[in-house]
Amino acid sequence: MDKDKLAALGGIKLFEGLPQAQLKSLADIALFKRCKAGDTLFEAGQPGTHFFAVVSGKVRVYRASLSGKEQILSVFGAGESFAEVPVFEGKTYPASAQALEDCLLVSIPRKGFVELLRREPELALGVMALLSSRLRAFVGQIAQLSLKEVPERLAGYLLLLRAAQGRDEITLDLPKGQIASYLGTIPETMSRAIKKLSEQGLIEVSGSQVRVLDPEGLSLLAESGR
Amino acid sequence: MDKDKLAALGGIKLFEGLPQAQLKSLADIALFKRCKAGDTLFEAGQPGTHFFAVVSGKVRVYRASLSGKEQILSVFGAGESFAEVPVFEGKTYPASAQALEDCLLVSIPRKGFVELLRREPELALGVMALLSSRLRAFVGQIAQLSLKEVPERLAGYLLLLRAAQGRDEITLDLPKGQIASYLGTIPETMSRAIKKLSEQGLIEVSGSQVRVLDPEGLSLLAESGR
DNA sequence: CGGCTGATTGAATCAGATCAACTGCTGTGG
DNA sequence: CCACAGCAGTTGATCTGATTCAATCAGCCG
Repeated sequence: MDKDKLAALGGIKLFEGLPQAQLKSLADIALFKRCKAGDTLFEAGQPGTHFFAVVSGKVRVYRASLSGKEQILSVFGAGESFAEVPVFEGKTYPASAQALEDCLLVSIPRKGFVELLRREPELALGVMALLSSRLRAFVGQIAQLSLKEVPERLAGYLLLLRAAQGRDEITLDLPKGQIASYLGTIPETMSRAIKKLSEQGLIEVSGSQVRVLDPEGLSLLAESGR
Repeated sequence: MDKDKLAALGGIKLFEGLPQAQLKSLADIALFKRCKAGDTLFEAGQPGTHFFAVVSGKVRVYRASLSGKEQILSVFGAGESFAEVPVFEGKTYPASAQALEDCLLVSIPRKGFVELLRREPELALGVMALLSSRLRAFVGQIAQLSLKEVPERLAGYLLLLRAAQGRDEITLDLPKGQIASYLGTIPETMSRAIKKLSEQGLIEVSGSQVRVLDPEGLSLLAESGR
């Protein structure tokens, strides 16, 4: 059982390069958490006592409005960790988290982790780098939301996927409705944006398969700040 | 001169509680930077070699679109530090920064600071807390932008100011046009939003003086997710 | 074969951006 | 001391991208 935890923790990017001894001490305080697609892990405003790492499956972090609209902040897959913020502030979760698929997670309590950080400056630097990259991502997301229209945001998203998957034949990593929520819009508008890009000959879509026909054009569109 | 730097660094929140010796070693590598209102400190995309702390004056951090619209991400005043992100990633500044008033800043080079962090776990924890609180703020900003309309965002902003200033008679900390840019809109729309809140009897505005007449109502509006 | 969920399409509506004009204030120069 | 340039802010008229509401369609699982 502890062997499993050790293996699971070793697969988390944040803990790469951590000496075996420290990994063990993490394994002592970490807990496995299994959940099914659709399960809510925590909600915005709840006191944040643990942070999480994804061993397998996919989790979305989002904020919801009273009227039901949701804005996805990020989606995390195997090897990634999330909900670090309350660890360092000892306050509430700033957003909600829900499993998109059946997941195996490890949860790590705030307190023990902070102690480990005190002893391991390299891990601390890793955490700072992680938080920084997340800040950078949010800056980009804020700029997209306020400076660009939906087709432009979609173009940017597709280019990101293309870069991640390394070819022009992309598989959408999320259902379209979820992508809409990530782009700050709704499925109907997203659908029309796809149509628009298709009509302009920039992409070709069939189901969750997208072929990028004109990367240049896409990126031109994505940059175009209104 | 080094006395000055020491005093300046001592006034930065992030460095509170840092032992005198470490503060000295910071002072050795820190540089004063003076700038006039309107000066650009750095632009999004430039390689980020230093981060900054505000001794006096005010700085805005923002992203601009090609067409000229700007989205303010944050405004920093005396005692606050900014542009930490590239320190831990060694990449570019994710946004631009410009002095809103005449400023005295200290700039601290990436390299020396990282070394100090290795030796000072408490400082490292302080940095992580700072980055976390900034993440929390961005999460809120993203949610506001995508989930709420302009009058609601304005209501939220005013409540924030009210809390910060501790009374119902608020002084706007920025020119209205800048507030518009922070709220992700333009001066015209901002002006109409003010009018709307006034007509609803929630606030009373004259110049940069705002009186909050109905905090309850304001907060009801601010929460209302569309 | 239903029945569900996700996706698409169409029509109507709306919030916010845009464009243009005007106000009022401040500071500068004749 | 007054005139006027210049900028921030306001107001009105119009336009447009996005949401809303409603209906339909496609795929998938029981």
